[in-house]
Amino acid sequence: MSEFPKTTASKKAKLSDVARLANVSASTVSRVLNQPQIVRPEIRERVQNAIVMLDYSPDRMAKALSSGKSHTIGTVVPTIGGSAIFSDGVEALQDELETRGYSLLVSSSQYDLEREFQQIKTLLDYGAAGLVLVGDTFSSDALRLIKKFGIPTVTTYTNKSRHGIPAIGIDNRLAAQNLTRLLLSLGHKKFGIIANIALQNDRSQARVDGVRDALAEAGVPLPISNVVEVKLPTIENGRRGLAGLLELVAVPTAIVCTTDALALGVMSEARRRGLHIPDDMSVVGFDDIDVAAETDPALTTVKNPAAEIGRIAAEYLSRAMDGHTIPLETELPARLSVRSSTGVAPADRSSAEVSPLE
Amino acid sequence: MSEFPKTTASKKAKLSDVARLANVSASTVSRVLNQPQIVRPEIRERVQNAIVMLDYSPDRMAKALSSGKSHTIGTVVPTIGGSAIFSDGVEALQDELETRGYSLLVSSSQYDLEREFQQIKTLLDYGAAGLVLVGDTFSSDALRLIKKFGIPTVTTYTNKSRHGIPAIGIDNRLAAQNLTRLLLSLGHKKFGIIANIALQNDRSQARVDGVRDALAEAGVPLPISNVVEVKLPTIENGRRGLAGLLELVAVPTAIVCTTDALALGVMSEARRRGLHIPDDMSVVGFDDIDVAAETDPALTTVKNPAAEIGRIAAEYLSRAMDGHTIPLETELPARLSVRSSTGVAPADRSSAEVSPLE
DNA sequence: CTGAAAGCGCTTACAG
DNA sequence: CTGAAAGCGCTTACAG
Repeated sequence: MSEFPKTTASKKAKLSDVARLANVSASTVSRVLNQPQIVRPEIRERVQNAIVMLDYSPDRMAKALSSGKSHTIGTVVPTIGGSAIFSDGVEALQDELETRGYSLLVSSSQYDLEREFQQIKTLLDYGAAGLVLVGDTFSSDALRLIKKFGIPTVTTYTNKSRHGIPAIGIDNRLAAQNLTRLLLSLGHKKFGIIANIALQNDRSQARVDGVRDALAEAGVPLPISNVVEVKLPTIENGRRGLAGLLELVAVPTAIVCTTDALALGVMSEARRRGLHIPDDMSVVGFDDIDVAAETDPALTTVKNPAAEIGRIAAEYLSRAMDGHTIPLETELPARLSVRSSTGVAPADRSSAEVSPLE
Repeated sequence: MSEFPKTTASKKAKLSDVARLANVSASTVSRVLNQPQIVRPEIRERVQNAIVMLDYSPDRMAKALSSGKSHTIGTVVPTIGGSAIFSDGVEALQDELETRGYSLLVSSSQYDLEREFQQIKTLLDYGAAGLVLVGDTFSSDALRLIKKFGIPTVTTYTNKSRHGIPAIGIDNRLAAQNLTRLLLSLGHKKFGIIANIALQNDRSQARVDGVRDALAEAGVPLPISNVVEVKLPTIENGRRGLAGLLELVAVPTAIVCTTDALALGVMSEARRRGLHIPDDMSVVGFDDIDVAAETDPALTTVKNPAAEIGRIAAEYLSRAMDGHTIPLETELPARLSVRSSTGVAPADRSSAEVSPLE
């Protein structure tokens, strides 16, 4: 055990110390700090020397309080850890914000809208000058709060703006459609879906809708029993999801997961059960996390450009805070990463070959 | 395009508004907020009603400035994204801090000590009341700053405290020793290491040292050419690392990676080259990220308990800020996760079987 | 138990 | 171009 070092924290120099040392008023020091051009060169230099002498660095809290500009941005993501892409987005967001002189307050809501609301509230109380959220669905309390504070806010991982909040992301529904069309083109007719849509997850919901669109378009039925809903998009839930789908009388030959982590679980569980992917069954994920390309077989998925989303979010916020205009909906391309977890549908037991007519 | 909603941000109620409505002084409102027991029940209730009426919520910045307590903690990690464990640590840290009433400012240094210093400086300027860092190596500027501000600071992912900064983590060196002993017990004699130690990464360095310890103990040589150093612990660098090791005249049969991401790259590249793991070559990683258990073969690695580290860091900081004492070195157990990427060393071409004498 | 006053460390009109 | 004064929204001794 050891008490925390109660070292002689030489008290921080403050603006008034600099003013005294440089023999100028506080106002002048403040000007040298914020608009140096305005002050006479010789005085400016005197102040700058004093700043160096005292190793002075302004208190951002005081500055924020008096100027009304906090230079801190807050973000609430569903989860920071695990095999999700949000951490990549947060990393890019922080990096870009840092470049622009902002700091980032981070919190994760665990996919819980009520918790998200509380966190937004906290961020706002802490004086966040801007907000980066995820998805297009928020609790009404959260929306009320955002409107009330009226600070620049953007939402991410969706291209749909609701409630006037600018959105940056891919078209989840369309991407899922394309992924499904790929599977259809490989002859698949029996689909299974594993989705984390329990807690009003609009991204996953859009993806499921996209799958349905494509299937409807092709006249392929999707029994309700073939859609497994899980709460969290974890590897473990992917395993469970597959276990559920394997109990169906007509086992799917194509499994669409709304997240890569779920797909990893599916592939892992399939292997354990002696099923071969893609010969026995094709699997697709969503997001294209970095390990998706390294599994065996490598996972077919859709690229969700988290880093770019984070970067753009920072850029937009910074622009909005400068009073500029930002796009309401920014749709990023969602490229398909077609790899080896998808293949031609296994021949149906009832018909030896897939008829070219179909 | 759309200008950012310049909605009629109904200006936030402030403490003085509450005071006026409740017909009391600001001091009283402040007391109701911070030590309700102190104020007479009827007045207290009047104030609380006013608070609800106005939907009042105190400005944390102002509160911080006047009280001298910011209730925000800052953390600097090497990286937030990718397949590293830090995001799991940050998630747990944030979660635990939230429970205790603190918010978290996050930044990532990209394994750059100079950048880490700048970020610490920024965090301090923003009034961070505590700091969570990574590793036991810091720039002297950073150390000076930490001492100067004298705020509670802990460091993570290492069990070694240097400079008096409490440390929470596993014994990286010992863990690497154990991992190596496992490999030795399987008959391996030719080792290769892929390490990200370029930028003064003390964790990786300790791991490499641990490997050397175990090898020295067993009298197994480790030619300098068998240690490949990479800058960042990415999957891609794992691939490159293996490529380098395969060019050696005596190709290693056991490859130790200082990080799971590197090991994933090695396994992926090995597969691409038709090498079979673990028959042709054993591979071990470090950290036990969630996908490590799902690869084929599943990766043998060491569990780095990121979530627990994050949680403890929050707990310690909170204790330290309450003036309590915290342990200087907290060593967490590093369990070996022995899976299928490790196996008996392939028979040497020069001797049909491993002699029992060896 | 409550209120008036000063202060936290800055910025910002307002004069000069 | 520079300074004195007021103010940002709270808290905290100090009186009463």
